[in-house]
Amino acid sequence: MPIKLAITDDHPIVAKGICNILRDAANVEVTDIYANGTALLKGIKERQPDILLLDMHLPDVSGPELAASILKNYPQVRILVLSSSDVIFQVKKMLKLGCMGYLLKDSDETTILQAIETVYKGGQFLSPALNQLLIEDMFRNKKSEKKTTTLTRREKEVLQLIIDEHTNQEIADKLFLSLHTVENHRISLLHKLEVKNTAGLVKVALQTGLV
Amino acid sequence: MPIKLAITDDHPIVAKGICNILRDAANVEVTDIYANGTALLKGIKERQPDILLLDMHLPDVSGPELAASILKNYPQVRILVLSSSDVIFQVKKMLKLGCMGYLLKDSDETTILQAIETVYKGGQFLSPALNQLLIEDMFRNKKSEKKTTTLTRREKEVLQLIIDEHTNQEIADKLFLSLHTVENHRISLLHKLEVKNTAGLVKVALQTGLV
DNA sequence: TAGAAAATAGCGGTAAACCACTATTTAATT
DNA sequence: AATTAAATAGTGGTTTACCGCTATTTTCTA
Repeated sequence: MPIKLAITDDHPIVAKGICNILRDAANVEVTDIYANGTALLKGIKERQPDILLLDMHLPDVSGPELAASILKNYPQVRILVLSSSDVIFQVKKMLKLGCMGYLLKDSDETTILQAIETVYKGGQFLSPALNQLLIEDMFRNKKSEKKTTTLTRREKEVLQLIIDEHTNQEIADKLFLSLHTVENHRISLLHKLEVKNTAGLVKVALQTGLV
Repeated sequence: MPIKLAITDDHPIVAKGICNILRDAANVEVTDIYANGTALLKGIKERQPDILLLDMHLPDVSGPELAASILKNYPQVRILVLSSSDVIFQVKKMLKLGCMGYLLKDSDETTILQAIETVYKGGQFLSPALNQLLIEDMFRNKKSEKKTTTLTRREKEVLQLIIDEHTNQEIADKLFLSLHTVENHRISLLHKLEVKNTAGLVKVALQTGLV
C-alpha cells in the first residue's frame, strides 16, 4: 500500500512540481491537492492522508492555525511543513505544534522523498540547513541574567511559589513567614524585575529561565 | 600569546588528564586548576582566564550558579562546560546562561582542542552527540494544544493582554468592552486552562506557546 | 568590626482579581 | 428553523494583590 500524500500549496507550480517528482516514486501516491486552507479543511474531512505536505504561507488561513486544527481533529495525519522560509521562529512554532518535519522548498528530489519516508515511518525530518540554525538559536537565546541574578534567595523562593499559583498567604504558611514578609518580597520582585503585576512576574521568570 | 585556560573539576584525574592533553598544545596555557566552586570564585578574582573549563557537577556550588555568577562579574571569561552528562535539560540551561560551549568528558583530544579554539575565537561549540539530541528535543517539546485550541478568539485576545500586564479595566478599554465582559472571559480562561489565578494563566500560555 | 544588604514584621489603605450567578444578543452549525 | 456556542453585560460580594511607609534582626562582606 503506497503512502497517501496530500499537498496544500497555493502555487500550482510547486504542487505540480512535487507531483512530478513523486510520480516516479512507486510507494507514494498523491491523493489530494489543495490550493488553500479552506479547501484543505473541507477535503480532509472526507479523506485523511498519511502525510500532509503543508505550505507555511497560504492566502486564507495561517500555517500554524491549520496545523493546530488538523492535528487536533486528525492526530493520525503527519504534517510535513513545506516552506521557503527558514525563519527559525516559524520553524520552532510548527514543530511545537506537533508537525513532524520542516522541508525547505529548495530541497532536491532525494531530500523530499527522504523526508516523506522518514516522517511516514514515524520519524522527524528537518531540512539539513535548519539543523545548524536551530543549534545557533540555542546559543542566541541567552536570557539577560542581569535581573534574575540580583534576586535574593528568599525572593527566588517566593517567585517560584507565585509561579506555582500560590497566594501570599499560602506562601507565608509554606515558608513559615508572616504574610507581610511575603508581601514585601513580592513587591521587591515587582520592582527588581520592573513589571507591573503577577502576570509580569511569571512572564519574566519563565522567559529568563528562572524556573 | 597563548590562550589562558582555567580548569575547574573535582576529579584530579580529569583535571590532570586535560592538562596532559594540553601540554602539547603550544597555544594553550593552563593557568589555574580549581577543585571546587569556592576555590574558583576566590581565584578568579585575582586572575581571569580567557576560557574556563567548568565541570557541571562540583561538590559545593552547582554548575548553573557558578556560571551565572562568573558571567555576571567577569563577562569576558568564556565558559566551556565540561560534563559527563548529556541530559538535555542541563545543556540547555547552561547555554541559556551564556556558556559558549558544552563538552562531553568522553571527547577525544582533537575535539577538546577544537572546542577550546572555537570558543576562544568567539564561536560556540557543542559535542557532536549533543547536536542531534537538541534537535530531537525540539520535536519532543510538543505542547499539548488540547487546552489552548479550545480558546475562543476573544479569550485569546484577553489572555494576550493579561500577559502584557494589563488590568481588566485596561483590557476593557482597549477592546471597547465592559469590565464585566472582560472579567467573564478571564474566569472562562481560568476554568478552561484549569488554573487558579493570573500566574497560572500566564504560565500555561507561555508554556503551551500561545504567544 | 563597622556598614550594607537581606530577611523579617508591621500598619493603613486602594485597586484589582476572583467567584457565582443571571441574562440578552450574535454568530455558527445542523 | 432550531440548537449551540460565543460574546456581551450585569449584580453583589469576597479575597487577594498592590503600594508606601517604618522598623528590627540577621547575615554578609569589605
